[in-house]
This record gives sequence, structure tokens and C-alpha cells, in this order.
Amino acid sequence: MSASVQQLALVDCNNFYVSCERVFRPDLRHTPVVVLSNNDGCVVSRSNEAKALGVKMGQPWFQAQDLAEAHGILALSSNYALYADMSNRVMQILSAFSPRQEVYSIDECFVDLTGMPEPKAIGLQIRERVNAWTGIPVCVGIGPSKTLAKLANHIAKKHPRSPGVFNYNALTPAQQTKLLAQIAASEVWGVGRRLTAQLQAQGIHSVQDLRNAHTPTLRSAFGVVMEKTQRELQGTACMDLEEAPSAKKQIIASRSFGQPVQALPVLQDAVSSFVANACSKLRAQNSQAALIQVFLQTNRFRKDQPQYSPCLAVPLPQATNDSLVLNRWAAALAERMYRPDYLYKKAGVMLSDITPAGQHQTDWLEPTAPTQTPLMHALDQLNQRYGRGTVKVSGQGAYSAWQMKQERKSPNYTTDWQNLPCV
DNA sequence: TCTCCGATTAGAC
DNA sequence: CTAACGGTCTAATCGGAGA
Repeated sequence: MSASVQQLALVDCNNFYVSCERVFRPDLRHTPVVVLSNNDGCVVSRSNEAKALGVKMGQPWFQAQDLAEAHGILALSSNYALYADMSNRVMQILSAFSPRQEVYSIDECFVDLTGMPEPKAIGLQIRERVNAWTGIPVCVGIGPSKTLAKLANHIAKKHPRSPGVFNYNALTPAQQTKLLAQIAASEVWGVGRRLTAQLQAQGIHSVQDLRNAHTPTLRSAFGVVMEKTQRELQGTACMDLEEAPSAKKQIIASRSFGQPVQALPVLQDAVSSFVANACSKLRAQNSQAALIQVFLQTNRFRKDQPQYSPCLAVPLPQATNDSLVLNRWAAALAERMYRPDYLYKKAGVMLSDITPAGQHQTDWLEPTAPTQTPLMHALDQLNQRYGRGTVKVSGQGAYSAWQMKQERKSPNYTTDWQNLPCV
């Protein structure tokens, strides 16, 4: 008896951010809608109608302005509180279908259906239940590896007669070959724009070409990652399901400003807000950092203006996750780099050299600090209960000149009583 | 020559 | 009227510095 093939399902929400908005705005069900990135900069989610009109993923919104006006495309600022909450509901529902689940991103989840009868029927049930309980449409792809589950999901989404679920494992070898020959290699997970071009130059156009390519040649030209991808396409799982999210090795908090900023105190205010943000992520995973970096940036799209993008780091005498301590370092770094004659458009804070909290590289000369001050703990609790930004480190939020543009945000329907829609 | 490390590249979403 | 272009994260690989 041969070992049975893994039945791995990838559940992917359709046009996720737009779908979240539509749950609370059913009137938008048939109008073209897009959701914009932070600062209302780029298009990050599109309804099918918007896609059909030619709005591109990642397109700067101002470039789509004419098209938008001509066709009445509605643009919304991103509402992450809403999307995170809807995502949690979806993932919660999926967890009932299998003991093994990997939340891969805000709108995608791998669910291990190995050993269960009728995986396709389960896929259909997943689709139905998620839609009934949350209003979010999803597609399900099933395959023997993550890469093939992803590809199967793509087929479930794109195939005209698809019921929204596609099981690659149900195909005969001949059907697999025929199908993969019809799909462009660029659809494969891990094959982006650059690699697509390089593969083409080697005569590799379809997924089948890639699956069939001479392995040592592929390996020497493209490295280990591509070899893994090829093996996954051949049906051998090389990537494990990661059920628990692993601790971040690097944490970045940064933002483009709503308008150019010139004054140091405003920059420092922004930076202190980024420190607060990064530190709360750090504490949430129970870690500490031993290196902090701050960077400033002028607007790189303004070729007519002088450019300056400094970045400065300090190794800390002692690893910490204390916002107050890190904020003092960050403010000093910002001051060191600051030059008054520039218009800054973006800044950020980076924490690295991350270790579990409490693991001390003790220094004989430095007194050891407690791993988590009661003050920081209280701050996290309050901000968690009453919303981010309820309690702030002094300096943070004193100036609002840098705040991002968010002119089209929908209400926080699910996370703020004040915003409950009246039925 | 080897090893280490920071910078760069590529990708995902 | 003009200007308007995201944020985080990882792993592999490259290229130079130093041992």
C-alpha cells in the first residue's frame, strides 16, 4: 500500500478588502469598487467590475482618476480594523474543518484535509459556510503540496465553469499534464515578474514546462528555491504547514506622511508613534530587541526636489522592549540625521536582533532591567481594550501634521459600537 | 582562500 | 490651481572586508 497523497486545501477570499466593505454596503454589490493602500496611495483591492474596467493592482490611484470618473468607480480608504476582524471570523470558521490549519495571510488559509473522505465536498461546504456566516466569498484549491494547492485555487477562481472549488488530486496524470500546459508559468507561487522573464529566455513558458525542466540546469540557473518549487509542482511537498506563527526576526513600523514634513519635532512625533507601534508588536510576541534603526525619506517620486534618505542604527547596551527607552534612542537618532533643508515624506523605525524577552546577555557594567515593566504591560492592556492610541508615550500624537491621508474610510462596523449600522 | 556580514534582490500579499 | 505612487516580512545570493 502506497502512502496516501496529502490533501491540502488553500482557502482564499475573493477580492477580500472590497468584499469586506460590501458586507456592510450591499448597495455596492454591482458597482465597481476599489480599496486604496495607506495614504490613499495605490489600489490594493478591486471588485470584478473594477478589474474589468482595467484598473490595475498596485496602480497609483491618481493615475486611474480619469477612468474612475468616466465609469463611476468608488474608491475607499483601507479600513484595517474591519478587515482584521472579518479575517478572524473566517479563520475561526475554517478551524472547524481540520485540526491542522495555517493562517497564511489576512485573506488566505491552508487547511489540511488529508485522510478525510470527499475533499471536494468539504471544499464546497467551506465555501458555503463562510459565505453564509460572514458574507465573504471564498474559493478553495486542493492539491498535494502548497504550490499545487495555490495553483488549484487559481483554477477555482478563474475557470469559467468552476464551482469555486478545484481538486487537483482528482486528475489523472494525463489530465494534469494537459492542464498545466495551458497555464502560464507566471501563475506559479514564487514566480514573479523577473523570474518569469528569465524562465521565458530559457524556453520555459507554461507550468508544465517548468515541471518538466531539467532539474540540475534549473537549479544552477535559479537556485534552491526554484528547485523546491519544481518538486512541489511534481507533487512532492517540500514546504511544511506552519501551524503556529513564528516570532518575527525584524519588526518595522513606518508610514508615508499625508503631506511633506520639514520640522524636526513633527518628525520626532511621528517616530515616537512608530516606536510605540513596533514595541507593542515586539511585546505581543514576548520578545526584546538589541538593535534599533530609524530612517527618514524625502519624496523619491519628486525628481525635481533634493533627495535625502538617511538611516542610522544603534546597538543597544541591553536588549529591551520598553517603548520609553526605545523612544529616547529613536528621538536621538532622528535628531542626529535631521537636516532642515529637506521636505520629508516618510519615516520609520526598525527593530532587529530580536530574542525572547528575559534572555539576557548580561553586562557586568550595566544594571539589569526587568524584562517587562508593569507600566508597559498596563499600556498594552489599555490600548488593547480601548483601542490603539488610547494611551500614548509623551510626544506621540502631539503634532498631527504628518498623519496619513484617509479621506474615504468606511466606519468600523464590527469593532466600534458607535459605528454599528442601524438596520 | 575562507568566512562573515551587510546590502541587494525577488517575491508574497 | 497643482500634485497626487503602500507597508511588512523572509530567504537567498552577492560582493567586499578581514582573518
